[in-house]
Amino acid sequence: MHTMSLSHAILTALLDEDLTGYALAKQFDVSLGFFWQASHQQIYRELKGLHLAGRVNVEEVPQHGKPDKRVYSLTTLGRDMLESWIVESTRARGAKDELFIKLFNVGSVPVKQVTLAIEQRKAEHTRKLELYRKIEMRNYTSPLTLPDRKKGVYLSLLAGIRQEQTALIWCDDALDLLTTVRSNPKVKG
Amino acid sequence: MHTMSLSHAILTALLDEDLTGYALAKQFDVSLGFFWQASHQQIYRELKGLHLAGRVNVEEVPQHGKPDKRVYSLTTLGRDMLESWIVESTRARGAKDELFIKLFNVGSVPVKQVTLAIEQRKAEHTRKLELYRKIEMRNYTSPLTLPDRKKGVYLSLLAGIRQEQTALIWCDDALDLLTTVRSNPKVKG
DNA sequence: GAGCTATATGCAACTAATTGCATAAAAATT
DNA sequence: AATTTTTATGCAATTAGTTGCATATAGCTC
Repeated sequence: MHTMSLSHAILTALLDEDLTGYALAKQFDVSLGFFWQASHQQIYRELKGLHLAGRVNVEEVPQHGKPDKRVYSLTTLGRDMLESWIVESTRARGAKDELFIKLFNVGSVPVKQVTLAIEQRKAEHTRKLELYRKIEMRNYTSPLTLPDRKKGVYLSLLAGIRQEQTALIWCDDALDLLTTVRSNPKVKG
Repeated sequence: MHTMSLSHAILTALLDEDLTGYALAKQFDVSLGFFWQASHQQIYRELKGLHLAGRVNVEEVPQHGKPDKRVYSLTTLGRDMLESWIVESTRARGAKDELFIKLFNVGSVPVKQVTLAIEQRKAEHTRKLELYRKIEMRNYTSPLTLPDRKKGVYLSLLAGIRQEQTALIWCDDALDLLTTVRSNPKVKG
């Protein structure tokens, strides 16, 4: 049961176009990366492994001075690997979120520090929501008429939007309730 | 900027009661674990480290036959470490979710496999939501009258409930839209 | 012309997390 | 009486992910 979701994420990104490691890293920053992040180091290492395993082809493109570009593309094997992975059950490795650890500390540390963390988080959610909305406006105004190839991407975006909205509402409710907490904790004697 | 959220999660769990590694692992399964998972291996290793760093005390409790119980408790240093960590900004390491990678494959693999994955996910969300609801009913029916020490825990639970609800609705919407996808992908020539 | 940004790749060292195994014995079940 | 579950800890090996650095050049700004 090898997991290695990063490799699958990479193969997925290669479905539509052949890419270099660098371009993949960029790609991760904007679309797939909303749901799966990876550093360029990880990507380069993974690509090397995928190549060794015959899941991707490499085309070395010499450049005038810059280091050679290595353009990766899916092999049939890689495609098959991806498809068979899709069938495997998806273990949702529940979100790990530090904010909740902090929340468990309410009553033992000054509330202010926790409310600050929530406010920060709120700003992040706002920023993300705006970004997602922008993408939606630009490319996904009419979901039903999208080409099949784009419908999944749209649904991911939709999930992102809904998540951010929910999170934003929660932030406000949390800030509300936290106003009822006595700010100075009694320290356990 | 050391991150090591696991150690903070452990310290947090020790705020209320002294625990053994085993008991901590259990704890993680039911409350904090909704938002931060850790295997017993991680916990034992982390505890060792925390002890070495003077963040926790150990009391070795010999038992009649069983391996000695090691009961951990917070030191003042550990408490301080926790408090100062609360102030640090929380980097939300965006959820990594394999399901979305799968969604990006719609149009290239048979949809059925993706809808199956979503249905599985839906079942999980339903199960979790029920669990959270049960906990809410049992302990958190009246948030405003909770002791301060419990309000943060309640808010975490609330976040969990909202997240699951949102996810469930999304699952249905996703399944809806995916019915409009031609089931057999045209393979890229 | 000095410094910054973007392209493009990668090593080395480290921390974090998972997996499989092993020990040990009480309590509960069959 | 034999088996399973629960309590309780831990080593060793592997995989995953991060951080810091290094190389190499073109184009841009100050």
